[in-house]
Amino acid sequence: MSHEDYPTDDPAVVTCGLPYANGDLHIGHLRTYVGGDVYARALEKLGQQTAFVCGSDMHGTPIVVNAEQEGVDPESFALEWHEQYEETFPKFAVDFDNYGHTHDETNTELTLEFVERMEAEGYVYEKEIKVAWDPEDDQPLPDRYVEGTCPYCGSKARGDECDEGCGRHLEPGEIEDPVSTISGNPAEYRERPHKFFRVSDLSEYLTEFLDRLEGTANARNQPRQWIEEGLEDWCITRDLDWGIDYAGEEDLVLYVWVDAPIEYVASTKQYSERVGSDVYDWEEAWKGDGEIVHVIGRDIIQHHTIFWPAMLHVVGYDEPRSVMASGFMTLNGEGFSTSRNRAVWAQEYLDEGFHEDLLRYYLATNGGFQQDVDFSWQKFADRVNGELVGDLGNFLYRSLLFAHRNWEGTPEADLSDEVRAEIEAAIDAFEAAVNDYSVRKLGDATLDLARFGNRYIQNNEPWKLVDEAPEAAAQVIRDCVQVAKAVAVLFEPLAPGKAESLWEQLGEDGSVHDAELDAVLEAPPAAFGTEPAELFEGVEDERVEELNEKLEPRVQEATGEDAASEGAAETESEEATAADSPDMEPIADERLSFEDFQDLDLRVGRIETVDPIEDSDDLVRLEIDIGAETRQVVAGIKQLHDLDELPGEKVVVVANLEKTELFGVESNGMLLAAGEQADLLTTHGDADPGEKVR
RNA sequence: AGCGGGAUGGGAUAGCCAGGAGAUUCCGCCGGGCUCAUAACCCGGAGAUCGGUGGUUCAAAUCCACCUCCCGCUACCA
Repeated sequence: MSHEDYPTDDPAVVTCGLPYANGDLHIGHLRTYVGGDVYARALEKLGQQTAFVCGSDMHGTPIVVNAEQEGVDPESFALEWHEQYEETFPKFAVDFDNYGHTHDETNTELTLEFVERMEAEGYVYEKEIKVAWDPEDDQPLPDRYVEGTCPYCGSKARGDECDEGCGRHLEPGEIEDPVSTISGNPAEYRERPHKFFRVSDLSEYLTEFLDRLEGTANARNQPRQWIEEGLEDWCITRDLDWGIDYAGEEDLVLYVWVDAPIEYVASTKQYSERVGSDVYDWEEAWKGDGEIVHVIGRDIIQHHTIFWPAMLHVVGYDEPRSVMASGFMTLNGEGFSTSRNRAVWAQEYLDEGFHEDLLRYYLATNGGFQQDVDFSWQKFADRVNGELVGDLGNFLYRSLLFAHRNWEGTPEADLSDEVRAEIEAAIDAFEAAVNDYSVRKLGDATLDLARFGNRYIQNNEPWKLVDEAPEAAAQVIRDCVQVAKAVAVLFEPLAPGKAESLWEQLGEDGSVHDAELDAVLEAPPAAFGTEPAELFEGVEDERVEELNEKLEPRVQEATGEDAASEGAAETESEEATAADSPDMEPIADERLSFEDFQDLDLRVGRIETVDPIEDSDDLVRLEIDIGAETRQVVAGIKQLHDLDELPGEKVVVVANLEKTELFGVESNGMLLAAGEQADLLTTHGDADPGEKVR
């Protein structure tokens, strides 16, 4: 790896995070793949030798569980999704040089080599750990399907990750009070021997690595905190049948996050073997001085900036030069949800008949790569109509049509200096974008050039010149054709299909995919290939309405469902999900006897004084007059109310609650309040302090 | 409280890492032009205390400190 500007003399590898083979792809997923594809194509435009590789992630517990539910074996289950992905990506012009999967021979072999090497270097050791066990089936319970209490923050958590609490990764056996989410039975702990990767030894290396790492800022910053907190050794085996067997250990398979990133290498190797190492040498890329660029979603930053470089380092491979971590996508402002069908599916987009390049453009340029990006059909239409149709398409069409009508192709003239300079500036912007890891700027470079084109043709008015001064008109249009050619090459990474059409219109030989930046300023052919035609079609308002009408019911339904089951894991039953809803708690089924209710001594009180408790964010100490006496009560309302306005306010107090101490302050009673905003319960009329509430 | 991401004309965004011209672009608005072009294009205009307060500097949207608010996960919500 180097830190020289691209292009370098070394082979580059661009990878995309492996799609997990257990569900349909939606356009949110596509953001990463389009981003990677655009970037890889852009590198090639610079003349950088590049392999763009990926593969399906086939292993792991969710696949086992889902396969079981469908009554098929995990392999065929995962393979089915794998094949679907393999077919889907090309439909969006995401054109991997190799697309493998983690269960294939290449990956299996390489993974075993990696682990062997890690063992040989002394970075793997065995340790007995507690594993959750389903006593009924006498089977180990996968971490993902164990629920319990996080040992760090005490909140409810999943076995492999404190998903609702502190977000920490949990090692097997760490979780407290484990319960199987599959059977609902309490799980036992059993001692099992497992393999650990001594990541804790590598914090110094990883810190330095992060200092060197290029790409998006979130990928550099997020893992720092982790290292500072102290890295734990990483359990790299699981009690499972499905996966890559751990050599010499019958019961163990490797944890998916070991073999998954190795697929990047395996896939590169497959590519290399297919085209020949004289064309692309995977060993030079991975063990020599390759430029490794990982394009991922921001949810898997840790794996790519801690575990993966740690593995690479230990086995003596190159470290990644860059990690580009994309933000998520939202749909009309809310998150995508696969399980609730709140999504625009990849296939659905295609079924609507839109060209893949329109979505590619939207995904790649609608905001910074690490920024979350919202999708709506309206925004989609706006950008297509305004930028692709109005600026880019319109410029190309008006220029080429004019050329075609008057000169039947490119008029004879030399490229003017003004336009040459403008095109050169666009090339510079393109190169800068690549070195900035910004696919957005890549799009801007082309659009800016097209906008220049529109200005240029407008200001020079060749339609007026063509009769009076045909030479001058020829000059203008000759320049415009060159700009069109530049657009074809520069826009190819974002819109490969449209760029190719344009290339054909211009009468160029070969494919625009093979054209590099140095072709941009070469003279275009005198004769056009095909008659100029509009490159982009607008999206009508009615069409947007129609699309929204299809989408909205689903979004609404999903949002409604969410309100009733937010925070619930996808696999949980309806019953379980309803129970812990924060938005709309279900009414309790269990009935209270009147006697029990009578036990509650509720009184009207009047707030006398309010003092914030120092060092506490929420707690305040209140003096409340409840008729017979004045009580000191502690309540968590500091941020929710204007404390100065509270004295004099009437409230309802639970008078016979046991005393407790909060933040060192005694609380003798409880203030009743509604909801998250602690809306204080008060009286409608003029009840006096001390009146009993019943 | 913690972590991450944000706060830039009516809306949406860029610029911030590597501090310096009139703060970018798109949509919308107002006025004009053009008629080669897909009611597209071009020109002009209104509209921003660049979240706040301090600091560093000749110079701050940009760097530093503190703070406020918003989003996501979560807390001391008796």
